Parts: sequence; C-alpha cells; structure tokens
Amino acid sequence: MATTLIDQAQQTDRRIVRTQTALAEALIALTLEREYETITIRDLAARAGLGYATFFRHYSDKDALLNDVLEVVIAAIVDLLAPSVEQADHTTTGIALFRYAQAHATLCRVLLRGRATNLVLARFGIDALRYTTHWVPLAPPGIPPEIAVHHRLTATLALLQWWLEQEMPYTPEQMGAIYYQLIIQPTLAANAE
Amino acid sequence: MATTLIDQAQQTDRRIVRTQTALAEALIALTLEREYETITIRDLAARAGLGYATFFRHYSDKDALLNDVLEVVIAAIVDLLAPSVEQADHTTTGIALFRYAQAHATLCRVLLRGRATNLVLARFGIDALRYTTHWVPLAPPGIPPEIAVHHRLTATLALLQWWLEQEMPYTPEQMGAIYYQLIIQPTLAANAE
DNA sequence: GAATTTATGATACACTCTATATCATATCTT
DNA sequence: AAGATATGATATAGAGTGTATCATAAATTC
Repeated sequence: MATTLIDQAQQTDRRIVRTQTALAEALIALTLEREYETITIRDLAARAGLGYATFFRHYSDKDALLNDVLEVVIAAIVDLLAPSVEQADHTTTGIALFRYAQAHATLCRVLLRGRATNLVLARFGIDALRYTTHWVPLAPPGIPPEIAVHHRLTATLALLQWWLEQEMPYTPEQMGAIYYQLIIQPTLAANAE
Repeated sequence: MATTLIDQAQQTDRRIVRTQTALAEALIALTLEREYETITIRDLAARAGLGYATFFRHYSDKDALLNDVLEVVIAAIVDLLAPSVEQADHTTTGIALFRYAQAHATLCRVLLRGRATNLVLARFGIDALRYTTHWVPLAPPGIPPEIAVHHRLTATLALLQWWLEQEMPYTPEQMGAIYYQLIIQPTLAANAE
C-alpha cells in the first residue's frame, strides 16, 4: 500500500486503488480466518471479487502483497521502538507501543502471526547499527550488547504477539509496566548484578 | 525417527531403515542449505537417492518427516527446561541446555529455523499446566504468571536460536549465566521491584 | 462530452508440485 | 531357497502458479 501510494502521487487511477484495496482487505480477512500459508492467490482474487490474472498485474506473489499491506505497521513499530533510546522513560515508550498495537489490532495480529517476527527482525537488521549504537551503552556488564539488542527485540515482539492473541486482557499501561520490568530493566547497565 | 524406531522393535527391515535415514539426512542437509519452505518432496527424494513415490510410503507429507526427525530434539529440550522448576539452580539448567544444543547443533539449528518456535510452543502447550503450576509461584508480583511462562519459553528459544545462528560465539557456561540474568532472574518472585 | 488511454475479465496455456496407483524388479526375512 | 515386501519407474489426476491474449469496461485527458 505504501509503495503504491508513492506511485499514486503521479498516477491515481481509481481502478488501481480500488483493486489494491480490495486485495489488501481480502488478505487481512483471510489471514484472520485461517493460516496464511493455506491461502491461495485464487482465494484472494475470489474474496476480493477480482479476476485471477488481475492479481499479478499488481503484485508478483502473495508475499509482495503481504509486505505492501504491512509496510506501514512495521515502520510504525520500528519507529516506536527506536526513540526509546536515551530518553529515560522506557515505560512510556512501552505504553505507546501497546496503545498503537491496540489501535491497529487487526493489522498487528496479521503481522505477528506466522514468521512475521523474522520480517520485523530483518527490518531492524537494516538499521541494526542505529539501534546497537544507541542501546549498547545500556547493556549490563555480563551481557554482550548484541545479545541485549536481540533479546529486547524478540522478547518485545513475542510479548506483543501474546497480548494480541489473548484478546488484549491487560491495559496498555499494565503491559508497558510489564514490558519494562521483564525486558527493559534486565538489559539496562544500571542493573549490574 | 522416533515413531519409526518403535515400529522397528517388531519389524526391522533394513530397507526401511536405510530409506528413512536417507530421507532424514536429506532433509537436514537441505534445510541447512536453503529455506525449509522452498524444499520440495522431489528435492528430498532426489537428494536421498530415492524414487519420488517412495517418500509417501513412509510419510504423508514434508511436515511429517520434519516432526519425525525433530521429535527427539524437541523432547530433550522440553525435558531440559522442565526440571528447572523448583531446583534452585537455574544457571545449571541453562548450561545444560546450551551444552545439549552445542552437542546437537545441526539438529537444533534445523529445529529453530523458520516457525519451529511455534512447534516447541505447541508441545509445551500440551503440558502447559505442568509448567505453569511449577513456575507460577516464581512469578514476581507485578507480572501475571501466564506472561512469565510465555516470556521464559519464547525468550529462551530466541536466545538459543541466536546463539546457534551466530556459530556459538560464547561458551555454554557464559550462555547459562546470560540466560539466568536476562530471562530467569527477572521472572523470579524474589525479584520484587 | 468525446476521444484516448488503460485497467479489468475471461480464457487458454505451460509449468511445477502433490498424491495415488500399478507392476516388474530387487532386496530382505524366515 | 522360497516367500514376503520394499523399491523404482512410470502413468495419472488434480491443484496452484505465472504468463499471454483480446474484447470490454472504466478511467483520464482534452
């Protein structure tokens, strides 16, 4: 959706917008119904009310559509985690993270199902240096910085995923506190054993 | 491999053992070369030096073979994590875990690639009560027990995965200490904020 | 509003992979 | 050595992917 939005700055054929929106909504709906892997392009086209061949005029394959749909959400999550660098208030960052996930629960649920964690990790990998350099000074003595960074990312995504799959049984404020106590605090330099 | 080993107590046709071993080795080799999803049954049969149809005489699909191959490793990891219940020495358990992963690095690497985490989580889910009841009294005040359990499992598997993918840059002893400091200690009741 | 451009629908096609079936052959068990 | 059975080779049916074509519908542009 994002890559296409850029193109739409120049060409805004309403048919294109309509088709891609229909495909995006079909993917979201079907992903919430069953396993992503079991969804065929024929299913997507049918659910979107489009011809089969039309799909390939917009996306090369199923993953291309998924990436397009999730691009905005991934970027938002990455950005939400990034600023929590030297600003002391990690709990606030955590609350913001869970609030965003709550506001975009459907898309985030789609994102965090399946192997999507790797998708986010890959995205983080691109800016790895950025996060590492920011987070390194915060790692405790016994913990190698790379491990601290990796741990924060994977544990945060796993916690987010659990919360969404459990229908968000706690408030973002509670989750922010848990996030801090369980994930952030143990990776702070201040937490010298 | 395990399910079949049981059968072999009664029927031990050498051809069967040979075929299934070849398939298992082919799967392991190919999984280390490329993405599990991209491997076809034709690839497996070819790499194993077997006819295509022969595969289906032993396994219903690719996942059945994978489960068979990993059954022993999964059971071992689950057991390694289970005893760390009330025996105070979590670091020792951690060291044992990373030693086991080191000794069976290839298989563990295969296991923890892709969505295998979910596989282990599902296995844990079966005995969820067992782990929860054991671990619950260890959760700190602010942290719901279910979250503590889920966090321990996912974070431990992620840490294990990172270590294996990085070619095991630290010793099992070091990893055991990290495991305790990063994952166990923050989920102990003693760690009241 | 008319002309032009372009996206879509429908269909056909080649290709890959799965899963099953069959039968002659090779290999194992007893 | 004889009988049992696993394998190889091959054929087949079905599902899914990805591309191509052409008439039609819908958009943009003037």
